[in-house]
Amino acid sequence: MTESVRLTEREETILHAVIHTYVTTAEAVGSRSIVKRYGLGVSAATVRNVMADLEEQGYLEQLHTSSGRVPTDRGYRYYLNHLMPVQPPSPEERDQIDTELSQMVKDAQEIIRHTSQLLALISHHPGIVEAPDDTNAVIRHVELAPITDSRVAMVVADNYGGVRTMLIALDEPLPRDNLEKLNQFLNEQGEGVTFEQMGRAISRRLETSQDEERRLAEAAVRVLGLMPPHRSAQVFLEGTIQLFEQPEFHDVSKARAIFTLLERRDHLIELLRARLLTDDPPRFSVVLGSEMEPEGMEEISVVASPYMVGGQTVGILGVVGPRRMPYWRITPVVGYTAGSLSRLLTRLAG
Amino acid sequence: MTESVRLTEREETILHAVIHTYVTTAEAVGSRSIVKRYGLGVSAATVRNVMADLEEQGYLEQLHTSSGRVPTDRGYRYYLNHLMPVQPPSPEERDQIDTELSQMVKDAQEIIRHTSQLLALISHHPGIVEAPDDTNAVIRHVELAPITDSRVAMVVADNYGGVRTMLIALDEPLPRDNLEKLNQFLNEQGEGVTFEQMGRAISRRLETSQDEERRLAEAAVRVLGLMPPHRSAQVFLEGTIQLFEQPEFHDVSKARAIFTLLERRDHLIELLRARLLTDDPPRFSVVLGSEMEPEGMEEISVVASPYMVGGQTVGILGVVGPRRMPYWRITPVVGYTAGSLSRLLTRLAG
DNA sequence: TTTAGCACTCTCGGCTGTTGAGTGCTAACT
DNA sequence: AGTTAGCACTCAACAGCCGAGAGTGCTAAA
Repeated sequence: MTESVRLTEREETILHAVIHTYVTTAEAVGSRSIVKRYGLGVSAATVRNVMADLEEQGYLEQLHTSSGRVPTDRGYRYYLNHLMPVQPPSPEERDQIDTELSQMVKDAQEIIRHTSQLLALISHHPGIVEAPDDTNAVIRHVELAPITDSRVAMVVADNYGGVRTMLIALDEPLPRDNLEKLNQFLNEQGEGVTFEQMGRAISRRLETSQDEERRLAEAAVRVLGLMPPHRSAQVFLEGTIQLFEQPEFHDVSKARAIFTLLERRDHLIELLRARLLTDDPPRFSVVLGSEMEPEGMEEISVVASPYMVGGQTVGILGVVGPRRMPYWRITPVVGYTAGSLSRLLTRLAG
Repeated sequence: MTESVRLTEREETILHAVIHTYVTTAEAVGSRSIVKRYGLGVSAATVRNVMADLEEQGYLEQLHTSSGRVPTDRGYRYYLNHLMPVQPPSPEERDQIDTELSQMVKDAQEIIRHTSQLLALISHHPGIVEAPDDTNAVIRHVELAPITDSRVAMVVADNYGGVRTMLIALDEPLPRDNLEKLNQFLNEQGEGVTFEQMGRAISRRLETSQDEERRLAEAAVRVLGLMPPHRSAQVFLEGTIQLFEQPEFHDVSKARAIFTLLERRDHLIELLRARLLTDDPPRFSVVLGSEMEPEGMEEISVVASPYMVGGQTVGILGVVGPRRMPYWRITPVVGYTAGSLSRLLTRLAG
């Protein structure tokens, strides 16, 4: 996508300086302020010339004649690819991540939710975490538990350490030993296959079984179909208030636009999947809004990383914010959190 | 709280008119606009006199000398108590509620979540729903289901139609028949008591049992203690974007304040509980922000109603918005939704 | 190639005058 | 008595104007 042309050393230094000050101050940066702040051995006029060059090449832009420069997406992209220092999170951040994660309740769903809060807390931007993707989750165990005479709970455990339960309503009571039989059958079919495969297996069985047992199996298929739940319920997005801190969203119409965008969090995750998971292996990445398919997200950008259970990629997590984000700080945090979450979930799944 | 003094008929008419136009236009209303819109057989000057009276009595206020009047909280309160027409939701709204509710998945948790979305959809304001309160939920059935050798899922069904599952990790495998035994024991203890009572029952048993079985029971207590989960996870608040539509929140600092407020949704529900559930029977109510304990919510108000399962109040649902809300439209919707949800959950709980 | 100097541009904040909606008061009217 | 028309007055909102400040591009000298 972006050509791999390298800029001259001076151009790089100045691009870096512009991005750094713009990200920290949120104001268009002028030549004078750069020489003041970074005092590279040249004058403001020289810096001006270089900046003009960078603008010509599309790395910077001016909001109006005679005001400071602001990085373009291309500028950010260059920074991300070539200029950003590669570093671990600060000890304090690492500490915070470790302690928060270690004291989490032992339930996959809750861990996911808290991780998004954790990301928000540390990055000061909204955190987003997608729960493990069910479509290729493998069923570890199925259990039908009688609740009342006319209700049975179906408990399904998957290989990600997640457990889901749904109620099945029966038209009439089912004898206990019939239930046992079906239970056994389900586990024969169910272990080690995906939800979908299991649904098909039960359907086949339906053709030969009869009566009450049949009705239960029918219900089981129906429930199984429902289970890999609506993705929107499975994406946790916390800390959206943090966006109000950013001056770019002090304009209400902008704020509103971004909140609308974030409300479709399943959609956002879908876009990230397209970016992250098509590579092999899936990898860490920063996605600028303008690089995403549908228009309208120019203002935002996402630092995202896949996370894994037992060596297999199962979901995505990240931090959402304005384009003007301190990537050098957020990037390490997201990477480290992804690693820690992967370890935690793997341990949990046993 | 509010004295039951009745205003004169003309005062009531004019108060009603002011509130109605203010709610619809969001702008301070003047005497002329009222006579134009409602043409009661008097002149603007007369209306002015009455409005001055109403202001003196605290039902209206002026933002600055010589601009239209705006209702005060006292004015709204009077309107709610005496002036608001009592009416059912419109047929379209009723229809929408019925169809949306009827096609919901048969899972208590999901129903609750969708109900908050439904409220937001119909009222055009954020909808809030508190999941059934677990503290006095009664356990219907407990089932320990083996997942792997070292993991057991504990499934608990309550009398509200809710089913919760949590994983228990074992230090070492537990023989299947031991599990059966414990299962049976749990159900003897567990049926018809609250979570807390059950926890105590198991603890007692612990003293006499030994070895593996003991460890499992210990774990069960631990899990049971965790189960009535963090309230914040149990309050669903959807459609917050809708607030951006309201002109009062076009000011970023106001918008931010209210979003911060809503982020603590567990807290908000707690305040509503204090208002709604102390009455006996708990009843439908509109709560103005200024009537709530801690300062800071003057800008908002909530139309809320308890809902029930099997005749017992189990939770609260409602609509959150600016003080300037079309109560005459929202109130019936909330009431009707509460009724429908109650019926649905009762049916589900069987 | 770099730098100093300078004229120029554009935003932003403050100030001013105007407009319009709406009020309160008074005097006449029913 | 209560109601209404008339009128002077108030105040927010808006537009226009000005000056300050930050920053630029260009040119000519180092």
